[in-house]
Amino acid sequence: MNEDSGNVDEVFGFFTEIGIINQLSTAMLTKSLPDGIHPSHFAILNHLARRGDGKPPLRIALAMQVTKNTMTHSLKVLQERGYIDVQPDPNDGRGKLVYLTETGRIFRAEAIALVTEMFKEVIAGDQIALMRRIRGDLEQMRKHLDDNR
Amino acid sequence: MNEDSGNVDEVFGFFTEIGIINQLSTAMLTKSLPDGIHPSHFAILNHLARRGDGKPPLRIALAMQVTKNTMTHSLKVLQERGYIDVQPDPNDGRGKLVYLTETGRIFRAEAIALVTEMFKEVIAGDQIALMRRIRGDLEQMRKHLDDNR
DNA sequence: CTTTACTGGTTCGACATCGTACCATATAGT
DNA sequence: ACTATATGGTACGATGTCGAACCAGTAAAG
Repeated sequence: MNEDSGNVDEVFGFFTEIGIINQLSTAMLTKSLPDGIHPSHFAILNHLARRGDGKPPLRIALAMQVTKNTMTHSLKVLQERGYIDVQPDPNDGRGKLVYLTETGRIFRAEAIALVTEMFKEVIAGDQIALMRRIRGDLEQMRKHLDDNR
Repeated sequence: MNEDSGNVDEVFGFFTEIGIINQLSTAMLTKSLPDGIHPSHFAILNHLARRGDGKPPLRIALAMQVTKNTMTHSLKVLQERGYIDVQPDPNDGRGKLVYLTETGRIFRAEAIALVTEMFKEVIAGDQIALMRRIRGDLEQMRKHLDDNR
């Protein structure tokens, strides 16, 4: 065991821990979301509601850190449910623009209410404090990984 | 915006950050692993090598935080590649026991060498320090979520 | 202009994962 | 002993995601 292998264990353990937290939180979210909607689809609705809609699919894909193939699929699902409306981009014959429908906004609001309820049962003051404590470091790590991929 | 919604944003943002880090690190791992093996399958080999083999699939599934269906599938893949050997449990007619083959051990060692190489290009001293800094908090969060699911 | 390179989206095939249902064996209750 | 319940594993179908190939429209080069 040299220094490198020690670091490898440390790095590995770190990302494993991250992976488990992600898995557990995603599972919680999946259970609390209504109507069998997937967390990643919910994330798209959230993104459009918070950062503004009328965006092309590719930009949403970049923001959500998924490929454009995946975005095509996800948007199709959201469209079938009537939560979004996809229009051709008048300024670019290739492009499309994604808009939230009223149904989508209402659904999102209801979903957030349910998720909030669920969080209150599991996340207490201690956890909030912990999140605040390490939030900055997490962002730094995310940026570093994003810049070096 | 009341206190709750503020917390929800905080909690949401935290888990989003975790999710992105997980996604980026998994993508890095996927690229550096040889022969198209999936990170989750690599994790199984690692688990068997480090925590000892001769375990039933269900226990591995619990350790890996996946369902037993998924484990059945993953083990089949690893078996087809000749990395593991699955035997019936002599003490339980229903059970099976999973063993690492020599091929599997060799493959794991080579994979770790490649992964180490990749990590050295991206993870520097700053990141190691960051990991050490927040590791304890991450474990605490993981335990909390695990206990309350 | 015409040709070439690029870019936004879709299609297709592959795969990991999950939920539900199911089978076979063990264990517990009576 | 017999029945009921629990447990380890598998089979099936559905879904989210990805990579590669592709098409259509735009932009750049000559």
